[in-house]
Amino acid sequence: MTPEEIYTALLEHYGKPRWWSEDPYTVMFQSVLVQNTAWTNVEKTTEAIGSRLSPGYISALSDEELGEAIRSCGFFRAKAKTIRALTAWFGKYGFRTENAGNIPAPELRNELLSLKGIGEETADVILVYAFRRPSFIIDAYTHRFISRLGIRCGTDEELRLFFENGLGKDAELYGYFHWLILEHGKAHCRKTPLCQGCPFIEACRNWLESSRRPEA
DNA sequence: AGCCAGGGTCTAA
DNA sequence: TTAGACCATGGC
Repeated sequence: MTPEEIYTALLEHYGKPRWWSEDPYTVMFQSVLVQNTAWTNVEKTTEAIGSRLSPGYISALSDEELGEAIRSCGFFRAKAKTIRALTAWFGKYGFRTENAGNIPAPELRNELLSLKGIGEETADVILVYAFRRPSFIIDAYTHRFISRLGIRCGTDEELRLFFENGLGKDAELYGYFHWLILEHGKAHCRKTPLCQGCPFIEACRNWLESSRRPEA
Protein backbone atom coordinates (compact mmCIF):
# COMPACT_ATOMS: atom_id res chain seq x y z
CA MET A 1 0.00 0.00 0.00
CA THR A 2 1.15 3.50 -0.71
CA PRO A 3 0.91 6.18 1.98
CA GLU A 4 -1.94 7.73 0.06
CA GLU A 5 -3.89 4.49 0.03
CA ILE A 6 -3.24 4.01 3.71
CA TYR A 7 -4.59 7.47 4.43
CA THR A 8 -7.72 6.82 2.43
CA ALA A 9 -8.32 3.61 4.33
CA LEU A 10 -7.75 5.35 7.66
CA LEU A 11 -10.20 8.10 6.76
CA GLU A 12 -12.84 5.59 5.77
CA HIS A 13 -12.43 3.69 8.98
CA TYR A 14 -11.91 6.38 11.60
CA GLY A 15 -13.65 9.33 10.06
CA LYS A 16 -12.55 12.93 10.07
CA PRO A 17 -9.38 13.46 12.10
CA ARG A 18 -8.87 16.36 14.48
CA TRP A 19 -6.05 18.85 14.75
CA TRP A 20 -3.91 18.83 17.92
CA SER A 21 -4.83 22.40 18.87
CA GLU A 22 -5.52 25.56 16.91
CA ASP A 23 -3.34 27.47 19.35
CA PRO A 24 0.37 27.07 18.50
CA TYR A 25 1.57 27.70 22.04
CA THR A 26 -0.76 25.05 23.40
CA VAL A 27 0.79 22.59 20.96
CA MET A 28 4.31 23.52 22.10
CA PHE A 29 3.44 23.33 25.78
CA GLN A 30 1.67 20.00 25.52
CA SER A 31 4.22 18.43 23.19
CA VAL A 32 6.84 18.77 25.93
CA LEU A 33 4.56 17.62 28.73
CA VAL A 34 3.46 14.50 26.90
CA GLN A 35 6.99 13.12 26.57
CA ASN A 36 7.07 9.64 28.07
CA THR A 37 3.85 10.34 29.90
CA ALA A 38 0.21 9.33 29.62
CA TRP A 39 -1.93 11.88 27.80
CA THR A 40 -4.41 12.02 30.68
CA ASN A 41 -1.77 13.72 32.84
CA VAL A 42 -1.26 16.38 30.21
CA GLU A 43 -4.98 16.93 29.95
CA LYS A 44 -5.32 17.44 33.68
CA THR A 45 -2.46 19.92 33.77
CA THR A 46 -3.76 21.83 30.78
CA GLU A 47 -7.31 21.97 32.08
CA ALA A 48 -6.12 23.34 35.40
CA ILE A 49 -4.40 26.20 33.62
CA GLY A 50 -7.32 26.64 31.28
CA SER A 51 -7.61 29.72 29.13
CA ARG A 52 -4.75 31.41 30.97
CA LEU A 53 -2.24 29.30 29.04
CA SER A 54 -0.02 31.67 27.10
CA PRO A 55 3.68 32.54 26.82
CA GLY A 56 3.15 35.52 29.08
CA TYR A 57 1.41 33.56 31.78
CA ILE A 58 3.97 30.76 31.80
CA SER A 59 6.92 33.15 31.75
CA ALA A 60 5.55 34.99 34.75
CA LEU A 61 5.46 31.84 36.89
CA SER A 62 8.36 31.21 39.23
CA ASP A 63 10.35 28.01 38.79
CA GLU A 64 8.53 26.59 41.77
CA GLU A 65 5.10 27.52 40.45
CA LEU A 66 5.81 26.17 37.01
CA GLY A 67 7.18 22.94 38.44
CA GLU A 68 4.13 22.59 40.64
CA ALA A 69 1.78 23.25 37.73
CA ILE A 70 3.23 20.49 35.60
CA ARG A 71 4.37 18.10 38.35
CA SER A 72 1.87 15.39 37.54
CA CYS A 73 3.27 14.98 34.04
CA GLY A 74 6.50 13.59 35.48
CA PHE A 75 10.10 14.68 34.85
CA PHE A 76 8.81 18.08 35.91
CA ARG A 77 12.15 19.74 36.58
CA ALA A 78 13.53 18.84 33.19
CA LYS A 79 10.29 19.69 31.43
CA ALA A 80 10.02 23.05 33.17
CA LYS A 81 13.42 24.01 31.78
CA THR A 82 12.47 22.84 28.33
CA ILE A 83 9.24 24.82 28.41
CA ARG A 84 11.19 27.90 29.45
CA ALA A 85 13.66 27.41 26.61
CA LEU A 86 10.89 26.80 24.11
CA THR A 87 8.94 29.84 25.24
CA ALA A 88 12.03 32.05 24.99
CA TRP A 89 12.70 30.72 21.52
CA PHE A 90 9.11 31.40 20.44
CA GLY A 91 9.65 34.94 21.70
CA LYS A 92 12.22 35.45 18.96
CA TYR A 93 9.26 35.42 16.61
CA GLY A 94 7.10 37.62 18.76
CA PHE A 95 5.09 34.54 19.80
CA ARG A 96 3.52 34.43 16.37
CA THR A 97 4.13 31.51 14.03
CA GLU A 98 3.48 33.73 11.02
CA ASN A 99 6.63 35.65 11.86
CA ALA A 100 8.66 32.52 11.14
CA GLY A 101 7.08 32.26 7.72
CA ASN A 102 10.24 33.15 5.86
CA ILE A 103 12.44 30.69 7.74
CA PRO A 104 12.98 27.46 5.80
CA ALA A 105 11.50 24.45 7.58
CA PRO A 106 14.83 22.60 8.01
CA GLU A 107 16.28 25.67 9.70
CA LEU A 108 13.31 25.99 12.00
CA ARG A 109 13.68 22.30 12.81
CA ASN A 110 17.34 22.72 13.68
CA GLU A 111 16.53 25.64 15.94
CA LEU A 112 14.03 23.47 17.80
CA LEU A 113 16.47 20.56 18.03
CA SER A 114 19.07 22.85 19.56
CA LEU A 115 16.82 23.35 22.58
CA LYS A 116 17.54 20.91 25.38
CA GLY A 117 14.59 18.60 25.82
CA ILE A 118 13.37 18.87 22.24
CA GLY A 119 14.19 15.84 20.13
CA GLU A 120 13.08 14.84 16.67
CA GLU A 121 9.60 13.69 17.54
CA THR A 122 8.73 16.75 19.59
CA ALA A 123 10.25 19.06 16.98
CA ASP A 124 8.14 17.50 14.26
CA VAL A 125 4.97 17.73 16.33
CA ILE A 126 5.64 21.44 16.80
CA LEU A 127 6.52 21.98 13.15
CA VAL A 128 3.39 20.30 11.90
CA TYR A 129 0.72 21.27 14.42
CA ALA A 130 1.97 24.70 15.48
CA PHE A 131 3.84 26.01 12.43
CA ARG A 132 2.02 23.96 9.80
CA ARG A 133 5.27 22.91 8.20
CA PRO A 134 5.49 19.50 6.55
CA SER A 135 7.79 17.26 8.59
CA PHE A 136 6.20 13.85 9.01
CA ILE A 137 6.00 12.78 12.66
CA ILE A 138 7.58 9.43 13.44
CA ASP A 139 6.87 7.96 16.85
CA ALA A 140 6.40 4.56 18.43
CA TYR A 141 2.81 4.49 17.22
CA THR A 142 3.86 5.17 13.64
CA HIS A 143 6.34 2.29 13.74
CA ARG A 144 3.81 -0.10 15.24
CA PHE A 145 1.13 0.97 12.82
CA ILE A 146 3.24 0.52 9.72
CA SER A 147 4.62 -2.80 10.78
CA ARG A 148 1.05 -4.00 11.44
CA LEU A 149 0.35 -3.31 7.79
CA GLY A 150 3.21 -5.64 6.95
CA ILE A 151 5.43 -2.84 5.70
CA ARG A 152 9.06 -2.77 6.69
CA CYS A 153 9.79 0.32 8.83
CA GLY A 154 13.55 0.69 8.89
CA THR A 155 14.92 3.69 10.72
CA ASP A 156 12.96 6.80 11.63
CA GLU A 157 14.53 8.56 8.67
CA GLU A 158 13.57 5.82 6.22
CA LEU A 159 10.04 5.75 7.51
CA ARG A 160 9.80 9.49 7.24
CA LEU A 161 10.91 9.38 3.61
CA PHE A 162 8.36 6.67 2.91
CA PHE A 163 5.60 9.07 3.92
CA GLU A 164 7.04 12.30 2.60
CA ASN A 165 7.94 10.89 -0.81
CA GLY A 166 4.53 9.27 -1.11
CA LEU A 167 2.47 12.24 0.03
CA GLY A 168 4.38 15.31 -1.02
CA LYS A 169 4.99 18.18 1.36
CA ASP A 170 1.64 18.87 2.96
CA ALA A 171 1.55 19.91 6.62
CA GLU A 172 -2.21 19.64 7.01
CA LEU A 173 -2.18 16.16 5.58
CA TYR A 174 0.71 15.12 7.86
CA GLY A 175 -1.10 16.42 10.91
CA TYR A 176 -4.34 14.65 10.13
CA PHE A 177 -2.49 11.49 9.14
CA HIS A 178 -0.61 11.38 12.42
CA TRP A 179 -3.85 11.93 14.29
CA LEU A 180 -5.45 8.97 12.54
CA ILE A 181 -2.46 6.77 13.37
CA LEU A 182 -3.02 7.70 17.01
CA GLU A 183 -6.70 6.84 16.69
CA HIS A 184 -5.70 3.40 15.53
CA GLY A 185 -2.98 3.06 18.16
CA LYS A 186 -5.17 4.08 21.05
CA ALA A 187 -7.58 1.32 20.21
CA HIS A 188 -5.04 -1.47 20.19
CA CYS A 189 -2.64 -2.89 22.69
CA ARG A 190 1.05 -2.42 22.02
CA LYS A 191 1.57 -6.04 22.89
CA THR A 192 -0.33 -7.32 19.90
CA PRO A 193 2.03 -6.52 17.05
CA LEU A 194 -0.05 -8.38 14.50
CA CYS A 195 -3.23 -6.66 15.56
CA GLN A 196 -5.35 -9.73 14.87
CA GLY A 197 -9.03 -9.07 14.57
CA CYS A 198 -8.50 -5.35 14.16
CA PRO A 199 -11.25 -3.96 11.92
CA PHE A 200 -8.96 -1.46 10.31
CA ILE A 201 -6.32 -4.02 9.42
CA GLU A 202 -9.11 -6.23 8.07
CA ALA A 203 -10.30 -3.32 5.97
CA CYS A 204 -6.81 -2.93 4.56
CA ARG A 205 -6.68 -6.59 3.66
CA ASN A 206 -10.02 -6.30 1.91
CA TRP A 207 -8.80 -3.23 0.16
CA LEU A 208 -5.76 -5.13 -1.07
CA GLU A 209 -7.99 -7.97 -2.25
CA SER A 210 -10.28 -5.74 -4.24
CA SER A 211 -7.47 -3.73 -5.77
CA ARG A 212 -5.81 -6.91 -6.92
CA ARG A 213 -8.82 -7.83 -9.02
CA PRO A 214 -10.54 -4.49 -9.67
CA GLU A 215 -13.58 -5.58 -11.70
CA ALA A 216 -15.03 -8.93 -12.60
C1' DA B 1 3.68 -4.54 43.30
C1' DG B 2 5.51 -3.75 39.26
C1' DC B 3 5.14 -2.13 34.78
C1' DC B 4 4.05 1.21 31.51
C1' DA B 5 2.88 5.81 29.44
C1' DG B 6 3.37 9.30 22.40
C1' DG B 7 11.04 11.10 24.99
C1' DG B 8 15.49 13.12 25.38
C1' DT B 9 20.28 13.79 27.16
C1' DC B 10 24.58 12.31 28.51
C1' DT B 11 28.20 9.02 28.93
C1' DA B 12 30.94 5.08 27.91
C1' DA B 13 32.82 1.58 24.98
C1' DT C 1 26.80 4.46 16.74
C1' DT C 2 24.63 2.03 20.04
C1' DA C 3 23.57 0.61 24.97
C1' DG C 4 22.40 1.93 29.45
C1' DA C 5 21.48 5.29 33.25
C1' DC C 6 18.79 8.90 34.41
C1' DC C 7 14.90 12.04 34.83
C1' DA C 8 9.50 11.45 38.15
C1' DT C 9 4.60 10.79 38.31
C1' DG C 10 -0.06 8.51 37.96
C1' DG C 11 -2.89 4.58 36.64
C1' DC C 12 -3.86 0.04 36.62
